[in-house]
Amino acid sequence: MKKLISKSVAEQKNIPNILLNWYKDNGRTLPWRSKNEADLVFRNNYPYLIWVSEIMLQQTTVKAVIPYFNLFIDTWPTVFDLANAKEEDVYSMWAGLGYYSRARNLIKCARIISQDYKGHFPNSIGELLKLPGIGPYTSAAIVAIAFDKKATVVDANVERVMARIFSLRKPIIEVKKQIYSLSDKLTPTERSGDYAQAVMDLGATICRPINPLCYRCPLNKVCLSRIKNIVHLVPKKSRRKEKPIRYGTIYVATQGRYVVLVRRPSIGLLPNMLCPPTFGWLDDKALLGPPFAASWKISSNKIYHAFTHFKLVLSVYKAEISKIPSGSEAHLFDQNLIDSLPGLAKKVLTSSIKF
DNA sequence: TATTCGTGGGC
DNA sequence: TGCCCAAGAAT
Repeated sequence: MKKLISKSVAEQKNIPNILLNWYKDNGRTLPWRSKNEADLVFRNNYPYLIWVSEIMLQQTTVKAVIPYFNLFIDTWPTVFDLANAKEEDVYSMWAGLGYYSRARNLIKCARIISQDYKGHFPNSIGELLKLPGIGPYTSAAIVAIAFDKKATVVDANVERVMARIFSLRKPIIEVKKQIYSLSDKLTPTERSGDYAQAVMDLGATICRPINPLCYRCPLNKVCLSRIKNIVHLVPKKSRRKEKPIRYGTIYVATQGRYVVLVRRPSIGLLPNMLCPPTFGWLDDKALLGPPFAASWKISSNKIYHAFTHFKLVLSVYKAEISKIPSGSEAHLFDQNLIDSLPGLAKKVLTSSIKF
């Protein structure tokens, strides 16, 4: 077995080239990759496009991101446009993508870049890490992809691919440093951005978490997990904690085609997002019951919603009101509004309001 | 270091 | 159907 590993280690030098060649023919066509080197205006704006795409892609699937990215860039083509955007418009645009603090940090960061950096993103990891919403992965991705400088980009795809190539049979959490080191050694000095995207594309399309397509993998002669036939065991999955169930109440007040919504606090769950008033499932201690007096009637249908770390069961109270209470905002309930709501609010309203 | 942050697709 | 997972960061 030692001989087998040694042979593969010797061949590792070819891994970057194998991946770059594979990427040339098999990389995905994505909106933020339609790079036109000859277009100076585009190239100047390229870090902005990469930054927006990378923030959107955090913990989110490429398929979900694409329509958001296209609409976002159409609306705010440069970092200056975003810096001058109305915050509520950005939150509406982000609705449905999840992890809404990303939208808040995106605005913050755009304003810093616009004002302190004259619209130019820094090209070093150290400077990028100072910016809100940009951490170890995203800083490296921007340096490598947007500026074509050497940076070691490690995301969940890279971790899985490395763990499999080198047959690391422990939970990822226990081998993170080792994976970073291996990945750093494999990352080429030239084209490290293409290399990073090659690994991520491989992870997303071939070296998938479940049912990997090893027979199509360009590394299947080198991959130690494949050679040992233990790909399905790598990386080792750690047991997930059971999700607790939380119970709460949500209040849907309508006046004709209008519905009462509140904008949630800027910290906590669904920050800055529009939602019907809720009670009892978070730190909504300011609201100890119905948001205002009305002839509330409980709905026979409960709303079930699974967040990342808990399950939510909501009782829905409905009321038709004759006058919008002071301090409340009424919104025309149309498709435009539905599109600007987080998934939970969308689920509650579309199931409880029928026209 | 461990938790808190969404959502939709796929099996 | 319920559970797993996705180009992680902030606290």
